[in-house]
Amino acid sequence: MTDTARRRGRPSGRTGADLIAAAREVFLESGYAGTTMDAVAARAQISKASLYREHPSKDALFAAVVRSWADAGRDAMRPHLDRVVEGADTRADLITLAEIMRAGVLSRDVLNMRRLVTGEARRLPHVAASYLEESWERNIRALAETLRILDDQGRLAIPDPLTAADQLTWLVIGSPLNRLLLTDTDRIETPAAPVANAVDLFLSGYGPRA
Amino acid sequence: MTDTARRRGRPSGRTGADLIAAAREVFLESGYAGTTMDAVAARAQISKASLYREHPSKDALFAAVVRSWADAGRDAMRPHLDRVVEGADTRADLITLAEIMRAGVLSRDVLNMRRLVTGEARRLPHVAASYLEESWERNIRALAETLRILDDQGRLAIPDPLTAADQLTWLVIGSPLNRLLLTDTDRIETPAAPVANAVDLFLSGYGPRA
DNA sequence: CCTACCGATCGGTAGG
DNA sequence: CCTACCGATCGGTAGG
Repeated sequence: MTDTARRRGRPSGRTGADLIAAAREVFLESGYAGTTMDAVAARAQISKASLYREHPSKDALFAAVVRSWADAGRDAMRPHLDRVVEGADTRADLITLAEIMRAGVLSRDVLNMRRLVTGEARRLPHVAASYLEESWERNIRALAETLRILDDQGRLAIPDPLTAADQLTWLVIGSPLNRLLLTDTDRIETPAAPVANAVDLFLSGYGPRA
Repeated sequence: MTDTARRRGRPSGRTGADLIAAAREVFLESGYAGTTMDAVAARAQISKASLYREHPSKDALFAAVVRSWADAGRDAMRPHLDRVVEGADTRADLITLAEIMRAGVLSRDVLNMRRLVTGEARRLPHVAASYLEESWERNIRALAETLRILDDQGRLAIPDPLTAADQLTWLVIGSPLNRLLLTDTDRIETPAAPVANAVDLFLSGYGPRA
């Protein structure tokens, strides 16, 4: 309840970004079908009519939630990629980076958002497409650019950075992501899957020419 | 409309495995929420009452569909794995195997079934868990066993077959699977993603000690 | 801005 | 009488 909301006769409930955040909470907790517009309105402490005034349909509200989620996650890897470029021990740097990637992708909210978007991908292809681009391809390209720099530095030998970025990513997260997507993620702890094996296989193919 | 159905007062519509097949079609076409029990009954040419007599609820019907799907896909890779064991050119054999894996996992029905199961994983965790085990872990273990044999034959050097099987699998299918799950798969052709890069990275780590 | 309410549709079950 | 099946309709809830 912000001061601006109190100062005039403005809405006492949450609107704008706060409304999106409330809606995101409900979608992540209950899934798409399990989310009712009543529940979102209640969570945001506004009436359903006000909710529909900001977002003309449930699909539109969902699209706004996914859009804001993708915006927030944009360039999330940037500082960690920079640290690898500035690092000295390539293997150790890549393992640290891989652990951060793994922890991010396998977190509960990220898993549930993935389930949400993939589940509606056929009905809302443009929502899924923008999620893929903003939350995924963008980060892969950033990783590829980092690998290209490591190649320039002579720390790695990467003929095709984009392919290599895809390979490192899926070596690290493929198996645990698949397992967790097919598990009730709300009940379990994220297992700390080992990441060194993946990095070592990656380095066996892309390590500097000795 | 079989003869046995006509001979007596037996059901003229589809029951048993045929009913499951009809339900699978509808679920794959329309998704979970988009599937109505009326549509399933209509597809199977039986009444809803008859449908409910065989499957007490929509969730139970869905569970039966997933179970039969997993059963059908069990050991689907077996003949192709055997061919690798009997082959002569390890790299060529693995590329052929990888292409078959990719084509299988990225087919339209398999993708839609994955979306279906992951989408309901929180509501029906036991359904998702059995799908994971029967349709996935089982095939990974079979691949691991094949890699272990290749190690025995001296054609590969695999310290941990299960880890290596996971790595090969995700090198091959990770990126295109992710892309296709976030795409309206009904409208597009499956792109023939190159598989040789993945196999070569795998072999750079696990190739025979020269 | 909200309460009250609608037209439509769903999963599931009754009577015959 | 039974089994197998259907037309009709229920209670409850969704989006709007």
